[in-house]
Amino acid sequence: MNAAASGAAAASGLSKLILASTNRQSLIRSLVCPSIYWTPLLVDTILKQLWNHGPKALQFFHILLHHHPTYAHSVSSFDHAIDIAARLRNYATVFTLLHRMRSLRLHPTPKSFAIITERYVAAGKPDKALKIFLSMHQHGCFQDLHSFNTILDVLCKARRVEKAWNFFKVLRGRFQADVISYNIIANGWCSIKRTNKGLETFKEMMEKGLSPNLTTYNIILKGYFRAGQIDEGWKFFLEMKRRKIEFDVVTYTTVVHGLGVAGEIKRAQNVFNQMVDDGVLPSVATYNALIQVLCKKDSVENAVSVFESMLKKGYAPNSTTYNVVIRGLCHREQRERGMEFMDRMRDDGCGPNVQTYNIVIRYFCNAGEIERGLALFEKINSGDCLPNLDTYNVLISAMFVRKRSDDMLVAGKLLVEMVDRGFTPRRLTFNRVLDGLLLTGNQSFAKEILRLKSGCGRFSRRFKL
DNA sequence: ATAGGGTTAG
Repeated sequence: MNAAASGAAAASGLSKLILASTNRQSLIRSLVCPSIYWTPLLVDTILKQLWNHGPKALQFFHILLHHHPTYAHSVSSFDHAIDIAARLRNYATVFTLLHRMRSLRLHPTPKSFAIITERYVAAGKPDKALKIFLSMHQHGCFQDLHSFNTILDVLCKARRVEKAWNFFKVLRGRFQADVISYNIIANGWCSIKRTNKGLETFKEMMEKGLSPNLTTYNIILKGYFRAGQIDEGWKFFLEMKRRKIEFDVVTYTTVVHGLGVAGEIKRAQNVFNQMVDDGVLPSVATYNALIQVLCKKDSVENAVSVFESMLKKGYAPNSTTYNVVIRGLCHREQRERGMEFMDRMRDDGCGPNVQTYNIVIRYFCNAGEIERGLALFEKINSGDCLPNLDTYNVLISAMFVRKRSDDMLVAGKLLVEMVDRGFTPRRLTFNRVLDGLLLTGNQSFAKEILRLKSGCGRFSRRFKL
């Protein structure tokens, strides 16, 4: 075993220990044991593995922070902990950690602020994010064009493009906005299918004397395809060629995917073949795009044969490749064959990951094979991943297919477990489970769920540490 | 972790 693999194995063992512990004092004793050689890499790996169990991840971080006699956390571990606390909307802990960093003379980085602002935007508080950005310097971190671009991108990725655009207009002079700033805004408009606003941004950037680069063109190209403007996209692609703009693998992948999604499989395949002739090699992402569109608009058999041919050419599929194929198979009622690909994934050393499980669980449950879905759910923990919010939502919904009393109890148990792990179920989910339990005569469990629901309200602080 | 290309189903 190489160093990285043995490191990951050590991390998995420790993650399982942390997950299994029920007693804080004995966990402290285990973790400060002198035979464990703590390194920032080991801590970061464990924090990532515990990502979908936020409270446990933070408990682990705090134990090392407060109880280990010699080990000192790195900046990157602090960033992970801040990310997890912010995702739990435990902002008090976020600021405690920021202050702790400063008192340890570890300066919060622009990345720390990228994380915090991203979480605020995700929680529906974009103005709070902007305020934090504007006060970064008070936390010992300077604002520059870099961090300005980051906050613009955070807003755009969360579809708050209008807000990003307004903020941009006010401050673009002060930060001397560059091509990247304009690309971020143009991509933001395109991502919400407002291609015209993307084009306006593109023109405005040129009026300001900035030259578009290949990324700019790829953004506009993708914008056309994403908005279903296939003809315009194709024309733009030809116009790029006419102007002797050198395509890269992203350009071709965009067109293969765009044409394929529109059902133009033949043309997509032609572009795929053309790129090699043009001296641009497809990447794994290009293959993923082609395989996906073949699954959706052609036949899963053709998709599988492209998958096998990429292996023959020496490409190493990633978990996305496998997930695309597995989804395609499940979609055509070939779930068992999908499971075989899941085994291949395991042998290949790339997963299955939580997304893979979510795909197969969803398809088994939708086909009425609830027990199979539950069995797969139990298997997640045997690997290195933990169920995420989607997993719980899929499974809880599946419990309502048969309306059995036992299923309602399972739904309730899943709901309790997800809250325990730091996820916030939607109100609708709570109400469905409550109704289900009441209708099947599980009054006392329903009462428990009701208490849980009121504890998940907007102003409660469940994870105060 | 300053920008662009592959993963969902509704």
